[in-house]
Amino acid sequence: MGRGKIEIKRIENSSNRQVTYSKRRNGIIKKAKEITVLCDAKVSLVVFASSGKMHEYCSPSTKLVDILESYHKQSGNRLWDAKHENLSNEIDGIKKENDSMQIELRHLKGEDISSLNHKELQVIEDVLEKGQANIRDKQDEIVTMLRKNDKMLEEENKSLIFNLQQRAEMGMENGYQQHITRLQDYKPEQMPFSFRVQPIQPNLQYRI
Amino acid sequence: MGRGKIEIKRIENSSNRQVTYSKRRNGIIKKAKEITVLCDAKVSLVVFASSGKMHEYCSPSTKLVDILESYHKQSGNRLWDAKHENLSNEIDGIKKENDSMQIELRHLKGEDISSLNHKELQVIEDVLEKGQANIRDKQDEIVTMLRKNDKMLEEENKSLIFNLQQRAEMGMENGYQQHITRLQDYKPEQMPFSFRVQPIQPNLQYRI
DNA sequence: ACCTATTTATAACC
DNA sequence: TGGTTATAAATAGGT
Repeated sequence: MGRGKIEIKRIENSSNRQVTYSKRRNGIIKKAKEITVLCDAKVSLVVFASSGKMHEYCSPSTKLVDILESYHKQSGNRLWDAKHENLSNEIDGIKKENDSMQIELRHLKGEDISSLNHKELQVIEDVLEKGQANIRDKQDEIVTMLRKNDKMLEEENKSLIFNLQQRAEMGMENGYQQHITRLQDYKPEQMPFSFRVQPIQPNLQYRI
Repeated sequence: MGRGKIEIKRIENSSNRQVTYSKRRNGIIKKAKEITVLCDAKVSLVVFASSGKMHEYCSPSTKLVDILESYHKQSGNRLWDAKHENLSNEIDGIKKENDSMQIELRHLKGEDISSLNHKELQVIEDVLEKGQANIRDKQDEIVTMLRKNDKMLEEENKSLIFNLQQRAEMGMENGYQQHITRLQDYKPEQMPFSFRVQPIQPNLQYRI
């Protein structure tokens, strides 16, 4: 019904599809309302666009739950039980997974191993060995990083001190009064502002 | 739409109402099918006549339960009773537990550790160390047990041999023909039945 | 159930 | 989205 007849098959043009969807959706909802009033029927209508957006109509003075409840009673399909069963199964599955992980964890921690035989113990030992190796590597990496940072900071320090010494000497030459002989003795907060130097950002991507 | 226009209000004539109901119900279901195909939407439609009779339509390859599930998610309405909510909560809880165990397992195996700091790594290392110690103890225990069993078996062997030698000698004294000089040379299956001795049961509670 | 005059829904266009 | 219009589709009332 419209300017032209259309085949009932998926509308390929996405924007046309969207337009048709919203018009027809309104149409269906209108019809649902009408049948409710004309024939005092109860209607529950839930529509999802392909986008996932949802619209619903439910006959007035009725709750969807009630309609579904009636549906449940009449259809003989045990909606709720089925759903219930699904959830129970899911729980069982996860619990199983959980248990096996728990056992594995215990074994790795050396607990509950009295029933294991030599071969099984060997497997666990290998895993532990490998884990330990990995951890050690990571630790080494961190230490290396720390040493590197340390070195950089030290060198930066040296250059800062040198820089400050020079400024101090220049200050003296220009007749500034000299209150402190060795600039190294300042704590950073006490350092006169004009002497502060923006430090090089050390590589601190690793949290220590 | 028809020979005459009608007001949208309850049709008082009961048989008219019944006729209109069934015509319009079909109409709506047809429209539901069409929108499903044209716009690939998902539709769930449940209609009850005032008589209580029910009809439904649900888009193909979709189960009403799934639609209701989505409805539940989007509407926030509490379609599901307390039981389901409990189950859902339980699932969430177990899943959480699951995830944390999975993480711990990975860490123990030295996986996904790049974001860990020194202290965290240290903790893992300690756990691995302890696990390894436990496993080693167990292995030692097994070896000790094996040695013990070994010893017992050896001694049992000796006593069996001694026993057999004596019997053999007694046999010869009693005029038996002597076919085999050294009884040790028999394999157990070949051993003449009268010479077999029930062995002492060694302590074999440990599977090897 | 079927028929058909009429109303309604809506496809194509802005 | 929202409005218009020519046309397809739905259906009221009759059989």
